[in-house]
Amino acid sequence: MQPQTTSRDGTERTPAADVCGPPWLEGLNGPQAQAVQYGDGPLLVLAGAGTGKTRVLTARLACILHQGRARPFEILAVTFTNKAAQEMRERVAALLGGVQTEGWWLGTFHAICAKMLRRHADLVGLSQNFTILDPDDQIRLLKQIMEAANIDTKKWPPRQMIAHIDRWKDKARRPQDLSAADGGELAAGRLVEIYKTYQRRLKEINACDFGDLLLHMITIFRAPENAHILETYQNRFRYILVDEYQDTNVAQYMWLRLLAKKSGNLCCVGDDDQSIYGWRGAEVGNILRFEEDFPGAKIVRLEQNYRSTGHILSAAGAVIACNEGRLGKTLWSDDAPGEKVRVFGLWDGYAEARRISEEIETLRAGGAKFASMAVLVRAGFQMRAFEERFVQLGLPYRVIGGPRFYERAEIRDALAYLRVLAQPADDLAFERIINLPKRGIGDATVQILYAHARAQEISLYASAADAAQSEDLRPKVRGALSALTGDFERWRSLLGRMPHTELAAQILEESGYIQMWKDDKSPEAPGRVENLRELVSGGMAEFDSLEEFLEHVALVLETQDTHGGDYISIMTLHGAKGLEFDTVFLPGWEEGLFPSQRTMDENGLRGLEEERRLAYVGLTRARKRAYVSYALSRLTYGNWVDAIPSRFVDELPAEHILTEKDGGMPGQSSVPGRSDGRSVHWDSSGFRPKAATSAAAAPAPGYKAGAQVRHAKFGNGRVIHVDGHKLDIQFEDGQNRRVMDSFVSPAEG
DNA sequence: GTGATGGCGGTTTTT
DNA sequence: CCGCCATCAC
Repeated sequence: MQPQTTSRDGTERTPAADVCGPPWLEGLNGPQAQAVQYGDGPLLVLAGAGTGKTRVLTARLACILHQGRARPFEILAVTFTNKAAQEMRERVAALLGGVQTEGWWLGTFHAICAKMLRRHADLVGLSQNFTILDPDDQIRLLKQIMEAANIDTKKWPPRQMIAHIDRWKDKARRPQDLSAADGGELAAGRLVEIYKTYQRRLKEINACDFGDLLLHMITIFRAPENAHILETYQNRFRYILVDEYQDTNVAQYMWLRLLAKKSGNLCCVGDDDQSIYGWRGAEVGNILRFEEDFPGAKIVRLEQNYRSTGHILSAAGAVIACNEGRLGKTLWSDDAPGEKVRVFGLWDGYAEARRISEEIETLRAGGAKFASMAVLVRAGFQMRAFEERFVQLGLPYRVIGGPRFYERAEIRDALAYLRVLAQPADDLAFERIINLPKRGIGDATVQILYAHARAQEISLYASAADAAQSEDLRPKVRGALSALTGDFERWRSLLGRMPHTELAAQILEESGYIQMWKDDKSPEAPGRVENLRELVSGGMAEFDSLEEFLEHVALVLETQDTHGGDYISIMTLHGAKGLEFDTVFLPGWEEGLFPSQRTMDENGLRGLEEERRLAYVGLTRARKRAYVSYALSRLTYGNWVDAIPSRFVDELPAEHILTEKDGGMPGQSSVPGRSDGRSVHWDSSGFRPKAATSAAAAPAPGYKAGAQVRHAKFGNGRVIHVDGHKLDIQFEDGQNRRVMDSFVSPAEG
């Protein structure tokens, strides 16, 4: 690495301020510089929203390297998201003049544990090529186990049962660490037993789930006979840096503690006020207890906010101040007070979407970019109203965190083929594709194969290979199994002898899988074929081997590049953490929706406080403008439900907000009665007759399924379904969208 | 072994 | 109200 002596703008640095070298201290405030330069020993950086936390973390990493206190591979830097890891990589590389960061121990908890576990898999009964199961596989596996154990999966949904098991894993509790009573009534009082079987099955299929990545490493580190392994890592990692420490669960905490025990050089950055993943096992207690856990720990508070204007910051600060049990930070800013937070109540959810759309159009007319605006909702179902409205108005938007590429059925199917190829014991993958495309191997046959597999203690794949040789099955089925296993043997023999992308293409072709979609007449089929092509030519091509690719897919599900293009972002509050926008819209601040009733029911005050932190996260995403809104009536599961404004609205101090005057509510003083318990769906858009008429005035052209149409924004497409004036259209970009018929015109096919 | 209808449930989900 | 899965009829 090349120590730089001039900053990016070329100004010379004075040697006095130059303990680390200029680029790292450049522009840091006092506490930031203190955290960056702090020497050895435990360090907790309490970094409020927008106080430059990532900056400090990367600068500290660069500083340690530059001062020669550690070499790159002697530093462990952990994040929660791949995105954060990537960002850290890029920023450190930039600070150090473009060093290569490949091979550094910089990544997510899970990625780093996976890397470690591949080396020591045998110690927990796995082979080095183990599969990492995604949540969907987890549920399917658990369901199989529950069914085999005769537990009613209607009464005890596997999805919920796996959530309980995951929570145990988050706490580093293995089946042997639990007693039967710990499962309570769950799964007919047999959840611990089910958990035990689940873990056994995972080993049999040479797989682990996300929780296991950490749990297995803790198990390995803790076993006395592996002391030398733990020691190797303890010696190696002279410095440990952790991002978003408030989100660590118990298992992650233990893992860090084990690794940091020798050096004591653990630097954690986090914000207790932004802990919003408690429901997923995150323990705010970890950050609250840091000083006790690591005696002599230095605490640095970052309280100067560089993101939001004064009113926004004060409003957010007032809301979060309502929480108890905080470490306590008071954010301040040099910035101007700026605009007050705007608060408005609307008649219903549609009026809210209309109102926000208007505001967006106004801002846009004033020169603001769509990409500088975001709508942050509590729950996914709130998104639809905005999407519909944006489509009507032709406002470009992007839903962040929607169904992901690797979660699509066709991609998962294709991956299942590749998984069986790489790891024949992967029963889940093999079961997924054994009759895909249809080969006449139905459920009954699969059950027979499973029975044989259990009896012989072999994999489902091996069982199928056996059955192909035996006389037990009908010739037709036997032939199908023989062909399939034969194909796999042939493909496996090609593994490593040709580029993995070519082999994948060949498998999709020869298995008949891609043909299945080509023959499929459904409107989404062409898009699926396209996705499969994209998988092979785009996704896989970036990796050197099939194994590397599969590892990436398992650990890095994100695909959307959220950058580029001028789009309004629609996302959940959870998804917005770590992001910032000039303008943030926060709709749906109603009791029961936000704070969520269920959270409050299940977790009481603790739940409420987490919801409040979510409100804080939402507000602090805004640089210049924040809009909070609520509706008095909301269409929920098909009927209108009255709502009252969220208590969080009341917690916004009057001096920092501007309450809407015209309100968008007709007859502010006289709220129409609703004797039948249902509210009349008023068209409350009186303040904007343009919006109200644009859809209604257009004559209904009466499109039929199959019609070729043109949309001003999305281009040409084909109608796949008609529902009154609503059309489901598949556009040429492969996306399906629901639009109003008045927004398309006929096009020639 | 494969295609159609009903019932149920329906927050957030970094990996 | 919408989508998923489970069960039923071929």
